[in-house]
Amino acid sequence: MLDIRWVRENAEAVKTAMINRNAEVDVDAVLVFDNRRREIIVEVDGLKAERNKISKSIGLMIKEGKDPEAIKAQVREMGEKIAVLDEEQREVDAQLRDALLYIPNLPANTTPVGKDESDNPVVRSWGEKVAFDFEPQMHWDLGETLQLFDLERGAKIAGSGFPLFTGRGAKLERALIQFMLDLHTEEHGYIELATPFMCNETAMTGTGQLPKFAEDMYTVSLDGLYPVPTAEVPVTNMYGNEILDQELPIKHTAYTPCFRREAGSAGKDTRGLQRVHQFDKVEMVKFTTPETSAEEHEKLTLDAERVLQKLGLHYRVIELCTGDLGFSAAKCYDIELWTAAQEKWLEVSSCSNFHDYQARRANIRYRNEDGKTTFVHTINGSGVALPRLVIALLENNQTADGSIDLPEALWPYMGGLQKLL
RNA sequence: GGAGAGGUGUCUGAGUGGUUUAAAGAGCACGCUUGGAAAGCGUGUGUGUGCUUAACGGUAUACCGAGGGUUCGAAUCCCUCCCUCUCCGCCA
Repeated sequence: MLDIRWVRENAEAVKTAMINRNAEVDVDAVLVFDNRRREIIVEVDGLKAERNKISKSIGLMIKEGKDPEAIKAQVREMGEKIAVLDEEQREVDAQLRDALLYIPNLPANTTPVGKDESDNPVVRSWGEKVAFDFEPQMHWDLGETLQLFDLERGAKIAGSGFPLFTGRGAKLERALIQFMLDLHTEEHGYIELATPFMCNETAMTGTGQLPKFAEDMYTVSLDGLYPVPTAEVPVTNMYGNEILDQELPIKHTAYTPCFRREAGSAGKDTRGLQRVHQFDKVEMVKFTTPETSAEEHEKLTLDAERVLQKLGLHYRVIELCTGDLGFSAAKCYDIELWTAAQEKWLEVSSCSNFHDYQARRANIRYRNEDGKTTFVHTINGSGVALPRLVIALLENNQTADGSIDLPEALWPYMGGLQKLL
């Protein structure tokens, strides 16, 4: 959520930012709500001040044995006026908040201006494309042949997009999760969390999934809960409505399954494990001061990259331009893995700096050096998402005989297994 | 799921309709005192919003789990909900 005072004073800058984002936002409507809200407050607070004063004098009159009935009538009238204004303020507050919740974050001034994904610059890349001296197989064929997953039976249980991993495939999932959690906790200084896999509406609103993207979420309507679309939601919101007294940055990592309806993307790149409704992911989340968030964002991105480096997978980092930036993000790097059989880049991580946008929605603050309560900056990134990581491992590490060479970093996690065959 | 007890500031904890402007204590900060420290003494010690100010601030209002209601006036009375604890039931 944007700071309404800032919007009030920088309406033109907000409008420009929204144009750069290709976002249709009625900034003027927000300003109208804001004006009306302040008008009401001036009037109603004045009335309340008067009422408080008179009410107190009624107490004194009763003590002195005087009859307060005449004054009571007068205050009652005032109370009716206050009730009307209170009600209107509630309405305007709700309208203003709702309008603000639908305004995306302002892009950081370092975020490149651009129209869509074709304007996203490549920041850097690591490793090289694998060259085969045989015809490489697609991961969906490798997976079925090696009995790592059984997508048909997964679909039988829950529907397409709900992968069923089997045998060594299931173990590979578990190994990758453990490998990543160990890396982030032991070498990158993150504190591990095991969170609820469902969140309520407040939490989903805090990080920006709601209200705008309700149709992307699964719902458990009987209980008002949402299966988490990312660990970002529980981890960020765990500090909601708090003034943090720990030293910043706070760094957390957590594994959760992620549930996404993927509404509107039916049929797009869905073969195999490329786009699924349920997937495993290890997430990193940081809470920082405004001064250090840019630096911590860069570091977090490098932490995600180390996962891929240790696994020896060729990747590139691109920076999202204003037109492609996610709703809540001010700045974002995507990390994409090269898949050697399909010969395309697959996004496995999205590392975003949200500035104080989520902190304002979720009300997460700290005391700065002057002792003033200030919104923290939140940063998060996948470190990393599993199914596409598995795709790259299968396609890139396959050999002529159809087996898969496992990277050395995974051997201990696979019980010493070095090869899937 | 049933029955009961609770939820007050950083913490402990008083407060069942009217100077409560939320007592008191602890903690914390600052000051005095001291060779230095402790003790002692003194002062201060939340959050949001509005108005005002160049700023420090000032001022009004709201906040005692959340949201409604009754009343001239609510931490206090009423309603709904949430959470915690104890016991029972069910259960991995």
